[in-house]
Formats: sequence, structure tokens, C-alpha cells
Amino acid sequence: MGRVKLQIKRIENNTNRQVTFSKRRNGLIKKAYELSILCDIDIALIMFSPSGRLSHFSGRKRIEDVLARYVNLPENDRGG
Amino acid sequence: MGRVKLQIKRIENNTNRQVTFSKRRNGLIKKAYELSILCDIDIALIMFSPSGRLSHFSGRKRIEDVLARYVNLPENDRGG
DNA sequence: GCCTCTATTTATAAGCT
DNA sequence: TAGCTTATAAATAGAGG
Repeated sequence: MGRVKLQIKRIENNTNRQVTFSKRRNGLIKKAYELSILCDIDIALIMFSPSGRLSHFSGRKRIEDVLARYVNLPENDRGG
Repeated sequence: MGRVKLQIKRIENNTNRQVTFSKRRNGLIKKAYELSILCDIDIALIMFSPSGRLSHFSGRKRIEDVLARYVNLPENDRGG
């Protein structure tokens, strides 16, 4: 989406990479939020920005609880 | 996106909820993938489907490594 | 469940402030 | 450098197989 088609490869310009991160992070969190509501599911999203700062989202449960649900799965079920 | 505007609230029809989950899960993972490449970041996405099955994605690192990076943050930095 | 189609909504790349 | 605009790319709701 946007004025031009974007190739999916690393954005080399630092400023541009940070700007794109901010915009797409917001979009991704919005989508994760919508999915959690529409489908009534547990979800956890963890991201580290290009400068190393944490961003995260989780729905109805605390993120630690979702991670625990993942970690506590039998190892065979963690394939995805 | 779609033929009609969708209200963001729980989809009550079971079949429909599962179908929407499948479609949007794919979209969300694609977006997470693109973000990880474009901005060269660590990302982890964990979802449990309406029927309780796990879906997950992580970029260049194993998901366990991203979770560890999160868990090992000083507690004050986990605000997001 | 999983794919295809397509009208329509939504996200967003650049540009601008 | 974060927010606003807008033309355009992309996702997807619903229907059908």
C-alpha cells in the first residue's frame, strides 16, 4: 500500500527505516488487536525497534500469561 | 477490506470465526515477516486459534530467543 | 478445511507541514 | 521529527468450488 510498490528488503536509510517501523508497528498492533477481538483468541506480539526499544501487544490476557501458555505446551505442539 | 465494513467485535458464528481467523492469521504473519525484513528487527508472534491450536512466527531469530530477550529485559523496560 | 475471485475497505509510501 | 494528506498498493468479506 502506498504511492509505489515496496520491495521487501532491508531499508538501508536509517531515518526511513525508523519511520517505516513506527508506521507498520502501529498497523501490526491494530491488526493483532482486531484479530484478538474478532476471533476471541490469545495473542502475544513482541518487537524490538531498529534502535532496540521494545514494543509489545497482547489481547485479553497479560503477555506473560500468553508466553506461559506457549512455554507450557508439550514440546511436540510447539511446531506451530 | 472486504465487501462490507466489519465491526470489530466477537464473531459469534463458529465456522465464520475460524475462517476469519485463518485468513487474518495469514495476513498478520505476512505483515510481521515484512516488518522484520524491512526494518531488520527481532519479532515474535504467538496466537492460539479459536480451537486452541498454536500458530506462531518469528523472524531471523528463533522464537525462544526473542522471548528470552523480552524476559531478560529489566522489568522497567517491559512497559512497551 | 483450503483455494479462487473480486468488490470494497483498509493500510501505507511519499510528500508536506 | 512526529503528525497530516492523498494517491496507490494491499488485505480481505462474502460467495462459490
